[in-house]
Amino acid sequence: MSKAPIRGPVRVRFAPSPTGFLHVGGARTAIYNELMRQTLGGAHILRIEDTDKARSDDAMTRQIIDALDWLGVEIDEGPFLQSERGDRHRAAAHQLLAEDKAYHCFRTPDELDARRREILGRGESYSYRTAFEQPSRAEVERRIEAGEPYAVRFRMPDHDLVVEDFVRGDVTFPAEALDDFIILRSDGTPTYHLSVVCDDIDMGVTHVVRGEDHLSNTPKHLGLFRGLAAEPPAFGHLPLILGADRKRLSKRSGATSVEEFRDLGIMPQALYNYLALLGWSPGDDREVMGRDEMIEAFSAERLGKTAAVFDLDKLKWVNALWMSKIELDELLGHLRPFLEPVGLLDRADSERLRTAADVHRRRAKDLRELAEQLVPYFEERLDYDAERWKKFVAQEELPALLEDLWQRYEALERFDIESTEAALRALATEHEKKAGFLIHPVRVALSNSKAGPPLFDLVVAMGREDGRRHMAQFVDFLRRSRSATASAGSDAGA
RNA sequence: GCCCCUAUCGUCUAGCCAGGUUAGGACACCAGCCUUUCAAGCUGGCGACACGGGUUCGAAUCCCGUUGGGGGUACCA
Repeated sequence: MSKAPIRGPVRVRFAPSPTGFLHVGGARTAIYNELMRQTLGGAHILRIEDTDKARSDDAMTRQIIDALDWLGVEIDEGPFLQSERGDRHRAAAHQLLAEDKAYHCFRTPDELDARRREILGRGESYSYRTAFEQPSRAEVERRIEAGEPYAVRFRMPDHDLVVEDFVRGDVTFPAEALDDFIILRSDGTPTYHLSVVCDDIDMGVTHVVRGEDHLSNTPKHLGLFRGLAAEPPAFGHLPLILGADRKRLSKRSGATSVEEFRDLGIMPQALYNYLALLGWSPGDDREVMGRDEMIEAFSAERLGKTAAVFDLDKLKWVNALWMSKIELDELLGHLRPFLEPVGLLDRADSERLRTAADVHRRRAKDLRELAEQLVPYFEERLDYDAERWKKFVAQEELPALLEDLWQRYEALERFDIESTEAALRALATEHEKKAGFLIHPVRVALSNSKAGPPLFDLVVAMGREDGRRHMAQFVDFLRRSRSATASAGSDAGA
C-alpha cells in the first residue's frame, strides 16, 4: 500500500458527461472532490465531458450546475466544455504522431470487429498489437497520399504499468493487458481518453477523484500523460453505488438523480450528508454532519473502497433529522415548491403555515409529507365520517361539553398553549372526566384525524377563528349523527 | 474468455496498515419507557468477521487459494 499523505493545495475536477441529470454517484464524486478542495486548499474545477455530443447540451449543462448548486457543492472554476477544446486535442494527437508515439490506423471498425471476434472465437486473447501487422512507412505515406481515411492510435508502453491509487493502493496492469488505442477517430474527432488527459494537463489537475469504472482506463491515461511529457496527477478511484439488487444503481432501483431526490422532498443538506457517508466516515461515531463539519473532519485517506448499497430508508432518516434541525425560514424555503401541488402556495407566507410547519416538521420524513400534513389547517370544512367517529357520536354529553369548552376559549384573554390547556383541563375536572375525554374529540374536530401534534399546539396553530368554525361543524355533526342512529335504532325496535 | 477491483450484522460502517476488542456505532426490525394521539426521544433486544488452507502462543486483522459481488475489455464517455 502506497498511502502517502495527500498534501495541498490541490486542483481537482468534477467531470460529468451531460446526460440531462446529475446521478447520485456523480454527485458523491463531486462532494468528495469539493471536500478535498476545501480541506487542502486549491481549486475545484467543473468540466463537462461532452466530447462527440451534439451541440445542444446547454440545457443539460445548466441542469448539472443547478443540481450542484442546490446540493451546496462549490465550484471555483468552469464550467469548461470539452467540446470547445477539440483543436487542442487534435494538436496533441498530431504531436504524438510526429514523435512516433502514435500511428496511423487504416483498419475500419468492421474489419477490427471481425478480426476480434475471430480470435476471441478461437479462445485466444485479442489485442490490436498482436492481431495486426504494421504497414511499412512507405505504405503509410502512400495511403495517406491516396486520401484513405485513418484513425490515430496511441502506442502503449510494453511494460507493466502501476497505478498508484490513493484509495486502493498500487494496482498493477500487466504489459499483455495493455493495448494500443484510438485517440483520434477517422472523422478527426478526439476520443474521451485523449481529451481527459489533455484537459487535465492544461488545467493543472493534481488529483483525479472518479468512479471505479475508470480504474481500468487509468493505464491508458498514464501512457498518454507520459507520451505528452506531463507528470500524471494522483488518482483515487471510488467504489460504485449499488441498488438493492447489488447491481449498479439504475432507474429500476428507483430514484437515481439529485433532481429526483429533490422532487421527492429530500433536503440538500440531507442528501449531501447521506452521500458523503456512503463510502467515507470520520472514523468516530458521528453521522449527522453538515457541510462545514464534514470539511473539518474529511480526509481522503479515509475514503472506503467497497461498493455501497443505496439505502433510501437511511436517507429519509437523515432527511427527517435535518428537517427538524435547520432554521425554520430555511425549511420554509425548501418547502415552498411542495405547497403548490397541495394547493397551499397562496398561503406560503401566512403565519399559520409557519406555525403549523414548525409543529409538524418533526413528524414528517420529507417535504412532501410535511406539505400534506399542513393541508387540514386550511380546510374550509372537514368531512367527518359518522362510522369512523362513532365512539364520539355515542357520547351523549359530548356536544354540550365541547360547546362549553369553546365558549371558554372565546373568553380567553390570550389564546396560547398554556391557557387553552388549562381551560380544557379545568372543564374536564368540573365534570369529573379525564382530560383525554375532551382532548381526543377536540383533535378530531380540528383535524378530522386521531393522530397529530400535541393537541394544544394544534389548537393554537389552527387559531381561534377557524377553530370556532370547525368546532361548530363538528358539534353539529355529532348531534345529527346521533339523532340519525337513534331513529334508526327505534325503527329497528318497532 | 481475459484483465482489474472488492469481501465485517438485512443495509451503511468502525476496527485491519503497526495481530491479543464481550467485534463498536447508525438505519431497518422487535420490546419497553415517556405520553392526550401519532411521531420524535430514551432504554434494551435481534443481528456480522464469505469459505478453505497456512503463518503465529494467539488471526476480523498478515499470506495463499476458492467462492461471491462489481468494473473493464469500443473509431462510448
